[in-house]
Amino acid sequence: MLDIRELRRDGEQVAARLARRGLTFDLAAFRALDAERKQADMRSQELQSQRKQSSREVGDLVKSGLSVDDAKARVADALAKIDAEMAAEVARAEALHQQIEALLLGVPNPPLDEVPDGKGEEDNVEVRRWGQPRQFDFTVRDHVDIGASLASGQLNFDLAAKLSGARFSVLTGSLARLHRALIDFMVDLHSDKHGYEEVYVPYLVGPEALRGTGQLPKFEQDLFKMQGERELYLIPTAEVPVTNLAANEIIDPARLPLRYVCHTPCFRSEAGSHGRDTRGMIRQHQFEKVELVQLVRPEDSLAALESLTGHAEAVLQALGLPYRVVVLCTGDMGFSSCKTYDIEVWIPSQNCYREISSCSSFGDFQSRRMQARYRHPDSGKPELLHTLNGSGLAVGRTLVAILENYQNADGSVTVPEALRPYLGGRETL
RNA sequence: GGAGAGGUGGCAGAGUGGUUGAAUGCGCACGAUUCGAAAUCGUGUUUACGUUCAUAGCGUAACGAGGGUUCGAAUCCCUCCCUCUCCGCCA
Repeated sequence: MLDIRELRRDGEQVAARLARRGLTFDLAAFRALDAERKQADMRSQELQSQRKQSSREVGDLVKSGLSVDDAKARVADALAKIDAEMAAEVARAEALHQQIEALLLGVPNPPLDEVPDGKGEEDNVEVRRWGQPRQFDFTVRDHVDIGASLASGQLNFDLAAKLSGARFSVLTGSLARLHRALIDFMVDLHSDKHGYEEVYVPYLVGPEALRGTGQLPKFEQDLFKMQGERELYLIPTAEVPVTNLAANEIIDPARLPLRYVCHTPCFRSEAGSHGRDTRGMIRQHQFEKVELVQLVRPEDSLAALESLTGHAEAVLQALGLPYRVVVLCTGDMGFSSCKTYDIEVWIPSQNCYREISSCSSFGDFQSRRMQARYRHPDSGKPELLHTLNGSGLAVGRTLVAILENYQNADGSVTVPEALRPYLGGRETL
């Protein structure tokens, strides 16, 4: 959420930064609303103050020996005058606060200055590459073909469709095991080598948590919502429950930075992407992800984004998968992010790099929504944290990348060395 | 699922209608004392919003959440959420 004080102080500057995302922020409308709010606030608070005073008077009079009825009679006129105006005025102020909040909740995070301008995917800027895409001396097959014909295990979309319809998958045998191995491998790497604390969280969350990270109120159509008397949603990413661990908390600065690694399934309705990636397990309604989340002091967030991205890259390096890192342009960034690096892994069958991780800094955008704060050592006052997260990595897409990059002419797939301990020493699938 | 008890400040724990944002204790911060420390003494110690140059002052709100009664609610009533104990069931 935008900082309303900054908006008041320097609205032009905020609007200009938002304009880089292709968004027109109606500053005049905001200012008019805020001016009205200010007026309503001051008036309603004044009336409340007067009313409080009258109540005290009754108390004082009763104490000094007057009967309750007589005491009430003394202030009746004053109260009548206040009440004639107060209820409506308080309601007006409340309504204006809600209007302003609703307005602000719908505005995305302004990008950092260093983020490149652009309209969409094509304007993202490559930052670095790692690894050489392998030259194949046979015809490359995609993961769907490989997964359908492997001797030791199967990737089966028909079985999944029977159960749940399109965009689900069933894995059997060595592929199911590889999938599980990837999760363990990633979580171990981040907790043992990169200093993240492993955490297990609910997969169903309430609307408050989703509002905190920015999925609500604007993107409800992307979520799966439960039937039933309680309002619960399946998490679209571990970011939601894990970041919200700090919601409404004032963290002891000695505990910072908080760094969590969390494996969860993720559920996305993929509304609005019906035609995209319909083949294979690139884009599913359900997938596993190992997520990295950091909560840091504001001055540390830029460095934290670099290191977090590096931690995600380390997974690909350990697996020997070629990738590149791009910084997303203003037009391609997520709603809550102020700077995002996408890591894209080489997919041989598509002859291009595809997103396998997205690492973002949110500045204080999420923490303001969820009131995730820490006590500043100098001022002693609670101040907003900065939040970050990144996939480390998307497990299904990692499995796709391994099948395709490590495929052999005979239809088998070589197991990357780093994973062999997790597959009972197995060298090929 | 059945029966009962609760949710108050960093923690413990008072407060069942009146100036109580909240006693007391602990913790914490600063100061005094001390060679230094402990002990002791003193002072201070929730948050949000508004106003403001101001993290000064002032105002408003908040005792799980929301609603109600009342001149006045932490205290009374209703709904919801959560925690604990016992019984049942269960991976």
